[in-house]
Amino acid sequence: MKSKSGATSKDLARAAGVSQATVSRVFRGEASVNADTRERVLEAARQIDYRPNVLARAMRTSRLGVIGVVVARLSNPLYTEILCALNEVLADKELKVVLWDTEGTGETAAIDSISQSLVDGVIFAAVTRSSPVLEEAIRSAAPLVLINRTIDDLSCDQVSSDNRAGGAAVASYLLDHGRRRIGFISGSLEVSTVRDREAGFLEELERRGVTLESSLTRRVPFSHESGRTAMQSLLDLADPPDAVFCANDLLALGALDGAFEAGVRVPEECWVVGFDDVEQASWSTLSLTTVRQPVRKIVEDGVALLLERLAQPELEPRRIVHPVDMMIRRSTARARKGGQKDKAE
Amino acid sequence: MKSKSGATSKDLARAAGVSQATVSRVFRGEASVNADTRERVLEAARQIDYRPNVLARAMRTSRLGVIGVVVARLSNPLYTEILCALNEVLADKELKVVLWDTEGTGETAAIDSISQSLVDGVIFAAVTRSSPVLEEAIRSAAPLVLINRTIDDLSCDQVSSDNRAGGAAVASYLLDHGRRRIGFISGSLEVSTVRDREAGFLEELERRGVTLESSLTRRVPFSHESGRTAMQSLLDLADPPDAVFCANDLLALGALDGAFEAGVRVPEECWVVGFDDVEQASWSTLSLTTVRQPVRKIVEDGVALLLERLAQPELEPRRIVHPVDMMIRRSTARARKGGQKDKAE
DNA sequence: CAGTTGAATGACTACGTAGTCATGCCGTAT
DNA sequence: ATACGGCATGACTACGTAGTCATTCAACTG
Repeated sequence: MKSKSGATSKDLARAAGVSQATVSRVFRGEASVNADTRERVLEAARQIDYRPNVLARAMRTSRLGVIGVVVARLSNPLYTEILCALNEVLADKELKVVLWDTEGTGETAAIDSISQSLVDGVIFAAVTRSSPVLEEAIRSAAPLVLINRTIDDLSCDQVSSDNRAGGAAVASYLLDHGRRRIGFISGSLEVSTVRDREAGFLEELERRGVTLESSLTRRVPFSHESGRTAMQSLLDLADPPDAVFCANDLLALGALDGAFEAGVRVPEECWVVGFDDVEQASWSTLSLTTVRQPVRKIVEDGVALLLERLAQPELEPRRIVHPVDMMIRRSTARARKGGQKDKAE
Repeated sequence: MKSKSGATSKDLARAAGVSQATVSRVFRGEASVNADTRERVLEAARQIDYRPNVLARAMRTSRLGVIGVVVARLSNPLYTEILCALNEVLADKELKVVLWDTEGTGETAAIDSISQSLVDGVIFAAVTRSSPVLEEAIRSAAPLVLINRTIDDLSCDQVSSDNRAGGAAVASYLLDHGRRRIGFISGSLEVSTVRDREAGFLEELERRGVTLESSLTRRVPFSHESGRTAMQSLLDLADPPDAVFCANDLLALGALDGAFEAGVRVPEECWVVGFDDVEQASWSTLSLTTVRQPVRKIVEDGVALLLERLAQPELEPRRIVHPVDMMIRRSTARARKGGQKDKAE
């Protein structure tokens, strides 16, 4: 039994006493094949262990059963969670995942694969308007879906959560609890989630007559380290903030470190709020108040949209926005002892 | 300029005034092409924007420029870091990465892709001897490399770190610092890293005349949650341990949570040690003493071995073992205030 | 009963490349 | 001058499938 050999559709045709064309029809699931014939072919296929050659098929159809996924930096746990969910959802559909990290040199690889139609479609989990990968995807007319981040004036399927509402909810929450000197650690305005969260946050502050002092604002790269140093620079001020909102959890967790190292107690001396609700935020040693995104749903919708578009490329582009939830945890609670349960607002 | 069209090697042959065979030679980098001719072909290729069709090439050569990567569960940050490094290293080599998570239904997808030779080679970052994916990889004679975990009686390239020495170092460190009631939170013995770390740890304890009490041992799945509950069950004992060694950082970070929720202070009342040195371990709010693996080097070696094997399939299987380093942090240090720097042993 | 329709199937070709074999040419040794 | 060897190149075919077109045959219509 030489398993390496790999029977071809011709072999199977001979074995089943039909033509190669009929074999092809059976394995494409084409309707116009007699039920008896179909069964005979499938039985013979089992006998000789035939399986269609994916590469040959791909050459004819330009479909390889592979989905490209573009993430920004896996160092952000949010992308790990997205990737995890994506893997689960796509595995059910017989789709493989190739991964690109726009952080490293992944840009080139991604562009390559797209223009070579090595992927049937692309899911962008982290892309900015200026991204060359995106341009290539559009140029080559590959079916694409944006999840997490969005681009307003781009006509394609997009799934995100309501970042603006989330930002507003944080502002509202902080003000409701008497916080007045509010700091803000944010990221690049190239990133749509940053823009939206910031917009919602600022609007709500303004609506309530509070202005964000520019001396209490930091704009830094997305990393634990930059959250840490930004927090320290805020706490070094003569009149430091009594609460800091960070544009995502990675920054916020860094901010917790920054506060800890500066000897400033959270939440007693300063509150910290993040955004995303990555797994670490719920660890009781960290216990970060944050805004939860329904990652799993976003991913499921994204995949669903992509599959629909693969089947019907002419569909109108759709947008889905998911509501968010604030998760109140110890980083903003009144001082208490020991562990405590999460409390959803 | 219809970018979708995609010029073929025939088109290019016509444009450059050579045969299709010569075009093929040029793009395969074959030596026996006149320098002038080569330049003429390349110039023409630039003109008409020709790029070899990867799928057609793959059908002929069964090489798609894709490497499969098998991880266990991305929820363990170690795998995120491995993946990250892998991405960087492979991107330089013009290789794409397809990702399988043996956690979900990824098993099937992986087996499929390997037997269809959709991947040129496979890197297993997390595999147990009984894994069906591994069997398929062996059956189909795909070039494969094991990193992180190893399998003794499997004849293939393997790269790991010296888990046994790491385990021994932890035992030695704990005993040197007067710890006597030592707890142990470990994982499945199916996993080679667990076996090795455990063996080194136990050997060293035994050598120093200390035995590990079975009542202080827990064997649980790899997750933050199970580390947390295992720790709590240890601390609930009438005579709880004064130090706990966890088989990896994910468990150890969970253990920190468990101690925190139980109101037990680390390190004052109980020390905690992990293994892997994932990024979170170095966060000053967590500051976990652990054993550092040289992830980047392991990945680089793994890729190098795989590439060599792709070029020369008949090579003798090689094994590389990297030394490890203990990172002493706050989870085992004498009580001090505020943040502190890492101190490598 | 002749004519028509439609389902089921087979023969054949295209897809774009890699690689084999054959050929031509030039320089060198005899 | 003839023969030989090696390099550079072209013609041609195989890879395994999808899909087009033609054909067969049975059922059905008027």
